[in-house]
Amino acid sequence: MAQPYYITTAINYPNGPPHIGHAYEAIAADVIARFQRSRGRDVRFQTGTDEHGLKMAQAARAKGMEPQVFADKMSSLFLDMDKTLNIDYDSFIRTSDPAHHRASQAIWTAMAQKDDLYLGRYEGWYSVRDEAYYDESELSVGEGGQKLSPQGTEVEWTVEESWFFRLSNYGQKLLDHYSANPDFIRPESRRNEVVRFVEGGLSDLSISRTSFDWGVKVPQSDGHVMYVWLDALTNYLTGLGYPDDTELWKRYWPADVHLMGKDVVRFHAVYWPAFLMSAGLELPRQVYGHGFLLSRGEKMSKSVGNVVDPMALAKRFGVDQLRYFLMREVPFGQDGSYSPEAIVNRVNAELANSFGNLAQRILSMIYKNLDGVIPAAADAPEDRELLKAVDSAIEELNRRFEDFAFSAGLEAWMGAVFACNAYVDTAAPWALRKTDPERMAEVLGTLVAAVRKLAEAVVPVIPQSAGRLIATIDEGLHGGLGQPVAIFPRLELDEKRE
RNA sequence: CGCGGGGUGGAGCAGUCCGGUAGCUCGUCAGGCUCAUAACCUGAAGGUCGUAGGUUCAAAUCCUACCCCCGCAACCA
Repeated sequence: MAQPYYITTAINYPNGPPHIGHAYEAIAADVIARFQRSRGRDVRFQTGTDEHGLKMAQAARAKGMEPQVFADKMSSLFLDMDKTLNIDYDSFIRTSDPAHHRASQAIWTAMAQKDDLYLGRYEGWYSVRDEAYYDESELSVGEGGQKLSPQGTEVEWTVEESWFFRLSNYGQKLLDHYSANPDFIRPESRRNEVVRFVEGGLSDLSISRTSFDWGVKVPQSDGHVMYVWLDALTNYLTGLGYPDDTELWKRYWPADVHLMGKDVVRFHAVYWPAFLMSAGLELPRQVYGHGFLLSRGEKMSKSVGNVVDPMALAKRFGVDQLRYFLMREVPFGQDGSYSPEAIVNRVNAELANSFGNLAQRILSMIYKNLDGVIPAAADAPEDRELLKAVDSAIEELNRRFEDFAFSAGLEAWMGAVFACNAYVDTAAPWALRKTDPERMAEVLGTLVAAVRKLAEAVVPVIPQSAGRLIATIDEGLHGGLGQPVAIFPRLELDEKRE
């Protein structure tokens, strides 16, 4: 039986519609999932929405909606995004689902039985209007000398009853785990940050709230709902049937990798493993914090007005084009920059001009000169050399993808595409057509074989386009190649829009 | 001395761990080809590798100091 592989995205907080960062993570996870499936792994891929917490309650109230109604509506936007972007997940979790409440209460109970929870007091600057606590550093001073929240509402020092988790007991255990498992946190830069943070000492974590009720009820503690992160992280278990000892659970836990933005690495690399240790559960094998996508080098924010709607991008440039751009342009793990120009340049240069055009020029010649019958690959030294170059580029791509180095993998893949185009020019099949038609057929056969390998290798990134190309070639192998259609039309940049 | 990351031809990056003629993609210029999506191929120009010192026969790569940029700094998804 195939080796299991469980990958998750962070679940998305839907207090607003999906932005490009959500799309980026979903696509990366989907590429990994598809890649691992193609390598023969038995993959389970989970994503979802994190629907509790104060901000959701506030956002719902601002719209005059019940939290659950608002959550239903917002969650559906993420489902739509996944559908549009061709995200082939196995499980979509919603934390407002009763099964998830049950799982969260189960892990809570397990932690409580370990004597890691205690009732204490949480205090801080609280705004009644905002129903939120603020850090001292966020406050400003009003005209009358009173302290004000970032929203300009009055805050007062407030003490609230809260459950705490004995995170302070887990510092050394976490550090031991990090050093015994060097790949637990990746990339390296994130790992360093987390290790320093934990070395600096951990204080106990407040894990319940009484100031609002939109969340998972704390077992046997009226008025308390769980801190949203405890509930949110538990989704990784819920999707496998926890706390029941299901087949899914036995097969897929612990997760192979939790994928997330670098901003929430701490929750996944510190709190989550501590919760799991406390509950007596196995830890995930890896947490991976990817970088942020910047809009022309600037952080995206609603106030700057440069938030990008991924659906609009997909519609404008194409789903596979967007997927390819995101995986190719930015080294995974680092921050990267997005702009319409960058997408157009990258897609035109690599998908349209280099790869798409390569397929097009070859298939056209076969259609026109060989009655649409694709010949077999040839075995002359230069043919063997080309196919060898293609094979080794694909091996490189596979190696890199195992390591989430998508950009480097695709770069190697492009190298093979260049080699194919150079081979076309050197072999000059259009000249052979007159002098040596047999050799022309051989050359084209070799090239089609090369292109098919290249297409198969990028299926995880551009599933629709590569799949269509493979289907076309396979038709041709059975003698039915029709007039070929360009697989990646050149994109135009609409000057007026930029 | 809070922590982490980064400063390499016009742009974006690799190379830095294990010192030895500075590499890739895009862009620019010139030539070639005409099968193909004005696409493809070949070649060229362009960098005192943030600054200043030091070690060394030799430093982008090691050491020291400094400057600049970005992120984080705990209960905020």
